Parts: sequence; structure tokens; C-alpha cells
Amino acid sequence: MDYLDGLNESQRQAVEHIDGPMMVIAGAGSGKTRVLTYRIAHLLRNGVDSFSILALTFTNKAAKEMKERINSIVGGNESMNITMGTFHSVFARILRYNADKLGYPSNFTIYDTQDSRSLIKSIVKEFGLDEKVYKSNAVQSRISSAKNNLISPNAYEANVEIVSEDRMSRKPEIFRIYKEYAKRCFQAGAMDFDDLLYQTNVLLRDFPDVLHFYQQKFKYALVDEYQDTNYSQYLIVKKLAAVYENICVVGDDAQSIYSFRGANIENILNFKKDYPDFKMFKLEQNYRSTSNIVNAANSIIKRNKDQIQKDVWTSNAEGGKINIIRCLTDNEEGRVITNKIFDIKQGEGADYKDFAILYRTNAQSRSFEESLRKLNLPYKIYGGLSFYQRKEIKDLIAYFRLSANPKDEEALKRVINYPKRGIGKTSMDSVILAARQYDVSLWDVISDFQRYPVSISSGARNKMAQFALKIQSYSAQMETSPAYDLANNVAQSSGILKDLYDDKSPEGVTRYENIQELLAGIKEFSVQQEEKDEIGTLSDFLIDVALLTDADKATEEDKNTITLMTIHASKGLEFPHVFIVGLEENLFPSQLSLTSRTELEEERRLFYVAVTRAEKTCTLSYVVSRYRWGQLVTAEPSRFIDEVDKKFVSHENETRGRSGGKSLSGYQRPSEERTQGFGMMGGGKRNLKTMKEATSAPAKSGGGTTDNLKVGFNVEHDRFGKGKVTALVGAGSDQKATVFFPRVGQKTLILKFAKLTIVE
DNA sequence: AACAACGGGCTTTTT
DNA sequence: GCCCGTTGTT
Repeated sequence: MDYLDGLNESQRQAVEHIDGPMMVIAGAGSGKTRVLTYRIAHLLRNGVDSFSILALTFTNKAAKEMKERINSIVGGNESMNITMGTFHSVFARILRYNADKLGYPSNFTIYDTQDSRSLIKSIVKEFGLDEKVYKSNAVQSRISSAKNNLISPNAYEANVEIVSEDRMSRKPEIFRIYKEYAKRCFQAGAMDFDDLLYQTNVLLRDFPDVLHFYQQKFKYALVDEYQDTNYSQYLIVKKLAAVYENICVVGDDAQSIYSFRGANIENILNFKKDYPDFKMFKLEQNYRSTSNIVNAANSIIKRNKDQIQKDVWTSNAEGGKINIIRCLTDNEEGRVITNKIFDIKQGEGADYKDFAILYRTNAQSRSFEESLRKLNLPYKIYGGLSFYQRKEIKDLIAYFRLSANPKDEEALKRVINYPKRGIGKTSMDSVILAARQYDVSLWDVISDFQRYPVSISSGARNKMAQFALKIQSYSAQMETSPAYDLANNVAQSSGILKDLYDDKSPEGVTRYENIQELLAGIKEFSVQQEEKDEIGTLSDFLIDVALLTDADKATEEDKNTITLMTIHASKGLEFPHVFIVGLEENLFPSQLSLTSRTELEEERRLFYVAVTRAEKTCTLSYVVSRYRWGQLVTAEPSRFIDEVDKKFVSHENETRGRSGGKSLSGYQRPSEERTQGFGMMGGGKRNLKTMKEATSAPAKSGGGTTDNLKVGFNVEHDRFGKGKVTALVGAGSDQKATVFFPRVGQKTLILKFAKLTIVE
């Protein structure tokens, strides 16, 4: 068995375990994917039918790669019949197949986050609730977490605890919104992301024959990234595996970073309860990183309380220390990191694809983009606005969606007046009102005004009827025409293509190109389907499109570029040289995570994930002040920097030791040339003002006068006069105070610069 | 009904 | 600083 030879002892044991429940706890870089693929190959070699394997991965890309690797081990294309993909895509297919049982059309629409948010917004409006109180974001996450815990609208209403939580947050009507939301999704023939799991649970709960069928089909189940599954996913897997209990879950509790979307570490504990005789395998040897990186990462994660005991080690070389860089501003951070990349690349002849810049929030990408572009280095940003979330792409796809399912109200609202065809807000409001009165969909109204009369101008009525006719003609071809033909036809006859073509601005040109790219993608899809002797309709194309992400798209290109992405998006990836940027308090760890220990521990795991992406070098950076909300604000180095064991760290660009220094005397002013560079940043009026304050900073600052400043203290400023402290942010030399001065109003001051004296 | 101008909120992280 | 939605103007 040649393929077993390349595995270490614990890997091999995990791979060779065939029947019965098992859990693999896999440290970062320990060959987890390897174990998964080899185990599947091993199952196939030992006579398991590929049709009976269910493998749930975290991304579609991971599934695709795994299939390829299995084929290369087993030979042929045996992996073709394995059911492999993300929870969402696998169960979306199963739901389509069984949709009629739940009262949904098999071509139900999948609402993305934007769609559901917009639906929630309109419900809040229709209910006459205050949109400031019932913020769509907050309501959405409330509904989402209810669904992820399998709480139906009725159960929600009946749940004393939940309802009182809503009352306490002054949003007692959420249950009504949830009810209406669920109703409207159903009426529109639409499921949101959470529904794909929720409704699967309903299907398996209410239809024992369906449950039985899939239990018999999926005799072997594997779940990757088990630590990131939520309750809804957990229960699906548990039900499917209930008969044979050939279930293998793989994960690393130290890398659980998705609790904000309902992921639940308890699933690991539940596993032990559900399958008391399970076998546990630990993969602890790291093959990815230098020992400095492995040890540094260990020193970080050991600070967390909640974790499964394991000992990740490596026999790799020691490597360089983790480099920590301090910069003055986010723009300088961009330049410094870019130069570093350039130097390393020249120095050791690395490829661009060997580098990754990882950040906490998407908004941080800007300064790196700018400096990379200046130096003409190729880069690719993952995440952020994905290709499929761009306005023009969503517009065209909305036409497709509407043609496949005219009840899809979010799609209808999106395109009924795009491109402009003279159907304005007033007319649409009347139609919406009428639709609610008749309790039918918007489509029903605009496609049959005879039956559902609406008091709008005959002009508007005609235009809507024309629009409806157009959609109907598309619908007629939906199941018969090849995807590309229809897509192209829609793009042209809807007027989208012309509208974008006429826009000669740079953005307009890009949008036009994006549409062309989408059409090219559909063409490719059509061709692929024809090779399989299938027609490949637009309807088929739509099935997957809602669940595609940029990461899935990237595989084909495989370009040699520098990678920019959030740490979340980097999970499962590895790079020789990793730069983790923006290590500042309130950014990483995020301000919103500071309220509880568990949330802070999740941020720490995120940091752990980031560090363990690195193979050869890992560099951390932080800045003294950064643009946030369009304003330059001072920042403080992240606590995570201090949490890395000093043995594995070296500081660069440091003008001072940054240990514990509470006193202002430890702070050194930036050198002259730095101060200049600082002033040249940005250039807006606001910065100039901030800069003036900064450069006019007194060297003295009376070491200690404001050290024990507290909220409520009265202070005096030599320009603003007397005032009262209303808030304090940060600590040490970067502490800021918000002070209310009766003479000039409220000001936020950086204590090390402002000449404040405490008065009684 | 269409467009320009203005203002508010926002930043976690994603299927 | 940016995106979105609202307001005011034609």
C-alpha cells in the first residue's frame, strides 16, 4: 500500500480507521487535509462505494482540490460520485430534489445576505417601526441565530428568554418581523443561507422516508473544520450518521473562529457524548512552519482557557524570529511592508505568490493596495466585495433569478426600473400596497392588472406590463435554451449591456467588462455541460451561483500574485512569508470583542490562525495612528504582541522599548524627518489640524500631571480653557480624553500632546 | 420621474 | 473615507 508510506504514525492510524465514529484533532499544519484525502482513498480501496461517501468541507474550492487529489491516489475518476462540498451547497442540492415536500419550488431562489437584509428593511418599514431602532443588521443576526439553533418563528415567540432579551434591547417586535420574514421568503420561493440548513433539518425531521434514504445512501460521513459547525449543521450530521455511525470529524479547537455565525465548540464535546466509543486521533507534528513560528504560536494559544490539550511540535529548522515592525501611520505601514516584500523577493528570489498580507478587517486593504500599485507589484485581494456581489453582476443575475422564479421579490425590486424604464417609486409603492392587500406577490400584481387592479397611472401600468411580458419570454426559455444563449439575450434585450456600454467613466468600463466576464463564465459552463451531453440551462447555472465565492473562482487562474485577505479568509492556506498587519488594540483584538473572555479568546485563536499560516517568516506590524472613519486616530499596540513569548521575537524600527511603559517619559518623539513624512500623509484639512496639534507637542508635557486622570475630572487647557472629562480611551502614552469645554464644545485630545492640567 | 447634493452610519470576521 | 439612502431641485 504505497500511499500509506508517506504518512506518520498518527496520520496512518487515522487513515486506516474505517468503521465507527472517530475524531481527528489536527494541530495547525499537521497534514489534516492529507489525512482526509488519504482516508477517503483508503475507504475506496477497501471496497466502499463512492456513492455512499459524504464529505463536507469548508469551501467549495477545498472540495474540488480534494477530489483531484483522491483521483491522483486512486486513479481514474472514482471521486466523481462522492458527495462532496460545503454544507450549504450539498444540502441546497438535496433540498432542490425534495423541495416539493416542503412546499417550495425546486428552483427556489437563494437569498444572499443583501437580499435578506433588504427584505427585513421593507418589513420594518411596512410595520411602521422605527428603522433606527430595528436596524436591519441587528434584526438579521437575531433571526439568523434563531435559525441556526433551529428555533422556528412560533418557537421564538413562545420562548420567554428570547422575547425578554428583545424587550430589554427595546426591540420587542422582532418575533413579528421574523414571522413575516419567514412567510415572505416562503411566498417568494426563496431560502436564505440559514434556511439551507434549517430546512434540511425540517426535511429530515418531518419526512422519515427521506431521512431513511439518505441514512442508507451516506454510509460514510466526513466533516472537515468540525470546530466551525453550528448546531443546525451538527444535527444534520448526527441524524444522517445515526444508523451506521461511520462518522469522521476533523478539526482543531484552537482554530475555531466562526462563533459569530453560530459555530459552537460544544459540538466537539457533544461528539463525545453522542458516540461514547469514538476513537480520538491527535495530529501534533507540524510540517509547515519553522520551529520559531510553531513555538511562538504555541505561546500565544496557551493563554486560552478553553481548549483541548495538545502539543504541537516540529522537527523543522529554527528559522528567523518573528519580526515586529512599528510604523507611524497606516500609509507608512503600507509602504514599509511593500518594501519588505520587494527586498525579500530580490534577496532570495521568491515568487510573488509566496507572500500574504493578512488583516483583521477588509477596510485595511487600502493602504497596501496603494503602495503595491505604486511599486507595480502584482497582487490580488480576496474577499471584500466579491465578483458576484458587484452591483452590475447582481443586476444581471437578478434578471436570471426573476426569469427562473418570478416570485423572487428581491430580484424584482432590483431590476423593475433598471435600466430606467420610467417605473418610479410612487407606482411601486402602490403595487406593493396592493400586493399586501390581496396577499399575493408583486409579480402576481404586475403580470395581471385585470385581476389585481391598482390605482396607478396608465403609463406606469403599461410599462410594468411590458416588463412582465419580457420576463415571461425569458422564463419560457429557461429550461430549454442553453445557458449562454439566454444569458446573452437577457443582457442585451434587458438593456443592461447598452446602459453600461454608454457609461464611459472608468468604473463604467469596468462594469461592462465584468458583465462580459460573467457571460464568458456562463459560456464556459454551457460548453462543459454539453461535453457531458447535458443542455446546461441558465436554470442549472443559477443553482450554484449564489453559493460561489471569490475563493472558488480563483483556482483556475492560479496567478503569481501577492495575496491580500482577511485572516478569516486565510484559514486553511499557507504561505512562505506572512505579514500580519494592524496589530493594534481595538482593531485586533476588535473593539467589539473586548467585553467578554470568550470573545477575546476567539480573537486570540484568530491571531493563532494568522501566525500558523506562515512557513518561513512571519512579520507583525502596528501603527501609531491610523485613519479610521476618515479620521486620523491614535492607536495602541495590540496586547497580542506582548503575548508572544519574547524568545521568538525581534523588534525592528523601534524607537523605544514597548514594555509596560505606563509613564510618559518612556515615550520618544518621532525624529524630524519622520514628523515630516507624517505631515505629508493624507492632506485633508482635518489631518493638517491633527498634525498641527501633533507637531506642536511640548517635549515636557509635565510628566505625570494627567497620569491618573479619570472620567469626571475637571481639567484646564491653555487654549480651550476649563472643561470636564467625559470619556477616556486607550492607556499609557496613547491615551485620549474626550473633554467638554463650555467655551468651545466637546474635544477629543491626545493626552501626550495636549497640555492638560487637572483642576478641582 | 430623474438626477444631483447632502447626511448618516459605519467596521468585525462569511456561507 | 465610503456607501447608502434620503432630500431637494428640475
